Amino acid sequence: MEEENGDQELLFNTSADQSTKKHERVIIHIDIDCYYAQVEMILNPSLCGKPLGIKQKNLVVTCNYEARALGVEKLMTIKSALEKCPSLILANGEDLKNYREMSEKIYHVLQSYSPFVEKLGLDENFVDVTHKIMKLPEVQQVVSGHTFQDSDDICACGCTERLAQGSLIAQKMRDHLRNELGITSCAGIAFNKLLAKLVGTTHKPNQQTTLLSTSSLSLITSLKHPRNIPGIGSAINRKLEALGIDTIEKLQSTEIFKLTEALGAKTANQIQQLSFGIDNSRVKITDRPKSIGAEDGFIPIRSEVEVRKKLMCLLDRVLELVEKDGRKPNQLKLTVRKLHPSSHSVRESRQTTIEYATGTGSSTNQGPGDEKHKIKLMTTLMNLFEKIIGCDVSWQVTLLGISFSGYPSKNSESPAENSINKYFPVKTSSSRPDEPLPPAKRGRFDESVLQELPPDIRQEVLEDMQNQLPSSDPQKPTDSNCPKGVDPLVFRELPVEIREELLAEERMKKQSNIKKSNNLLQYFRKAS
DNA sequence: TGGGGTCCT
DNA sequence: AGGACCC
Repeated sequence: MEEENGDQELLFNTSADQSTKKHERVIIHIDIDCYYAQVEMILNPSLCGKPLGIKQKNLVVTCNYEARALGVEKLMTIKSALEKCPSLILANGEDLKNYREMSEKIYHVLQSYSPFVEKLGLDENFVDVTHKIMKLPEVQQVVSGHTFQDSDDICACGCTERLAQGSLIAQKMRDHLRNELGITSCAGIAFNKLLAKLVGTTHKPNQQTTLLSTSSLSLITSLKHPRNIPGIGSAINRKLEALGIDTIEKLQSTEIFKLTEALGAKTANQIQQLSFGIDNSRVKITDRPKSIGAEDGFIPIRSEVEVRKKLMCLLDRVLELVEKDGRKPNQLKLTVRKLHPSSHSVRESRQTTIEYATGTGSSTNQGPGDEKHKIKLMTTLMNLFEKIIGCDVSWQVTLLGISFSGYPSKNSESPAENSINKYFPVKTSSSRPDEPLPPAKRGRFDESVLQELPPDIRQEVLEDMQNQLPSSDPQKPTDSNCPKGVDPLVFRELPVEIREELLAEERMKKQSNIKKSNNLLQYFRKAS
């Protein structure tokens, strides 16, 4: 083995590496296989082995692998799915209740491995397990499951062994989900969220794949089209195509000012980083939802009587969810999709403040059955509806949605004295001094303390812990070297080459007081 | 072309 | 309030 050498590190510090140096984090992305279909098959095992599609209105939103083998695809219309596969069995998936319930069970299983779990939809989770990684003796680590494009080069930062350990944790998580819940899943293991998610899809049902850091550029360019990068949606894609950017490589090499013109500095910079496989975003602990809603689409309706009926039905559904949540929202939003004369639809929404009465000690009644409360909310909703429809006499509505938000932010209560630190004994020695205390080197506190905390305080603590975890938040404000007038947050995210170019420009400007209007810096200056 | 969500502008 | 993104 050769000696470590700072110059060498510089040479090999490509753009795909994290600018904060090395690949410090270990992120696991867990993706449940054909989620709705699996839940339906667990609820009704007689469906197993047969082609099954989950329908919502006119669409097959997902289907099991038997159906995929027969040509059914996600988001296919019912009609074409049945043409492809006449034997397709359809289950209605418009009510998400069962899917929500299983999703919570999955979340709790994952939480038993790390407090840093972020939900994405009902069937995906990111887990940051960096703090679970141990320094091992000279044991050769083996990756569990697949390795993406296995190669011989080893990153000097030591991430290979940590990712291998991550793959073992991922394997345990998936075994756990399978044994306890009967759920099969895929996992991707990598040093950031983007790459973990992407690599997990390379071996598809019921498997897992680890990305070693030396292959990150190879993985991202294998996507071929920028639209395949999570974070680049249809709107951004349209603008990229207008610039003639239709490959990952073109996105990588397009001058940042060109992207900035089309997308703004923040988005431009972000997606160019994504195109190199760079993603410094942290795993954000999923706390209680910020909004709880329900919506329903239907064939056009034209009378307030019909609207009222639909809204009452929706209100019953959403109130059940709000009651179960337990908090009292203070905002109510109505969403309406109008059929526009010119054939295409438009969504509009109106929001208002409410006093939410049910839930806690309402003496007259409680729960979703409080008729007076419901009537008041219905009145509010119809008022919002009127605001949207206005003086339009020939309206047609094809969707109604209700959403409650404005939940108390748990941040408000009891300041100074009862700092969250009071929950942590200043212990200098662990209760069991010298044990292999399973994973990791946490000097901070014993995780069992967390179990005793009130839920809201516990959440606060975990968030705080996450913010302090160096590996989980590389985005510390470091204004050092940032050129004048440039948002340090933006500057910090720029690829190394660009940052250096900006700094070079600044030096130039300082030396010669000549003002050029056509330089890079102007694109990063804050508007003023 | 669904029924949810989040964050940013 | 709307628009972008995610599933």
